[in-house]
Amino acid sequence: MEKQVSQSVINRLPRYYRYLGELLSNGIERISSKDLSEKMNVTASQIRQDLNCFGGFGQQGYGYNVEYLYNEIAAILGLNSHYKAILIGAGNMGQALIQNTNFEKRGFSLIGVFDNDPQKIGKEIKGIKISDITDVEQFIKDNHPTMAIISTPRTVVNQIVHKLKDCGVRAFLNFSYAEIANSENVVVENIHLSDSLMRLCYKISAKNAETTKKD
Amino acid sequence: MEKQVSQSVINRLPRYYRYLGELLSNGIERISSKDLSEKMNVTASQIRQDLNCFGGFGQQGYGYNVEYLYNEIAAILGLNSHYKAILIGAGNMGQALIQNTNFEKRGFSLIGVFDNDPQKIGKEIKGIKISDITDVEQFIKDNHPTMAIISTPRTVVNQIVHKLKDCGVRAFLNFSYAEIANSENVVVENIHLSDSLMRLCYKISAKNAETTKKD
DNA sequence: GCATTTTTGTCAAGGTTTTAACAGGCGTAA
DNA sequence: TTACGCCTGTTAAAACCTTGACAAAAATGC
Repeated sequence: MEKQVSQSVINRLPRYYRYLGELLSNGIERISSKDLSEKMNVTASQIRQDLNCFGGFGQQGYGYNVEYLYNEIAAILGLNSHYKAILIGAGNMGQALIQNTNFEKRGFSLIGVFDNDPQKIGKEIKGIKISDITDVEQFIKDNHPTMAIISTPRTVVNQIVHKLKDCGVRAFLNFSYAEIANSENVVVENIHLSDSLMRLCYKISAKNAETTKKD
Repeated sequence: MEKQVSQSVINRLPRYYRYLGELLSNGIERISSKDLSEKMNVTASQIRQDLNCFGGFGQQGYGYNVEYLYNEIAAILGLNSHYKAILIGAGNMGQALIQNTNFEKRGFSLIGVFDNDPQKIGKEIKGIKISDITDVEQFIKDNHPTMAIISTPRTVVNQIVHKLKDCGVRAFLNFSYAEIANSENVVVENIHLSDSLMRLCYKISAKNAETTKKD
């Protein structure tokens, strides 16, 4: 009998993890839920509740050991895995991801990059040669990547994703304008920059309305 | 007396908006909450509830007029604004944002780009010359941008954000590893690629655990 | 070594979000 | 022009998430 862990909890863990990493590199050994909650802008109760979904990592009167908690969260998130990943579309977005996210420390290793632009094919990203997209099926059959990063124009997304699913790719990180749906046997994380812009726009507009309004 | 609209609702609107845009360019004139909900993977009830936070845009027996609804959501999100934006850090991430998001159709116009790399200063992004970061304060005093896109190494984020706040920048889109907190008078949208990777990693690991488990 | 303080894990209350249900308006077709 | 079915807006119930409160465990200080 497993208690189901809610998505909200999972969404918060990476933030905790990032902050714990900073504490760790600053040589801080322990932290209480109260101190952590202030930095994270949530309640102490929430921190304790979140962590307790996975077990009691703290100690009364002491708090949490930073290094231990850091490692435990890594284990919960599965960051010690090395899922093989391929990048489809060698544009700015994909390169930013590969180069600025501690990609290898987040559970993934890049094993292939594909594009259809002859100008790009043959060049390298992080030591990986960019291959022709037409070779992707054979590559998958030979190397079995778990995850694909989709960063292509939206017009070709569906076709490519369909092909990759058929070859056995089981996870997608999607930067394209098109939406990839979670479906049977496949997990998806969509990153829609466009949506973020719209949300920010709303926040600005809402704030303006608020400060303009007199009552 | 204003009814408070929840963040969850705002988070969903951009997705609806994107999809309505596709319908529109496919020449589809009307859609029911039921059809829309199936495409969006939510319940029809939720669609109706969400839209009703802002007014009754539909009609019994007919559904919603695609073009009308599309424009109404744009108005709600404030996409008809032209908030002036500057980009701090002319790396891959910033360029991807500017070039792949219909930036101008999302309520923003880019008026300046800044970097500290002499190799980049003087070059152009989308017709905007990259300026030296040391000139940013004067630029803000002269041009009053509302929003700044932060895409710099994390070590300099706090210092830059502090400076920009002082000059009157009121909104931040943050791509850096560091977290920028929402605070009095300032709105922030954080995009942490690293967190997305971790969430995806969790989903893969959780799915593996599930299919491995026998009971 | 004892008393006091700190701080967790947990329970239950409170709050918010999502879903279901349905009355009543509107389009459609005969 | 009327009858039927579609589909919204709205209300209420259910599910879910967050917060507050507290007993008990560990650390700290005297």
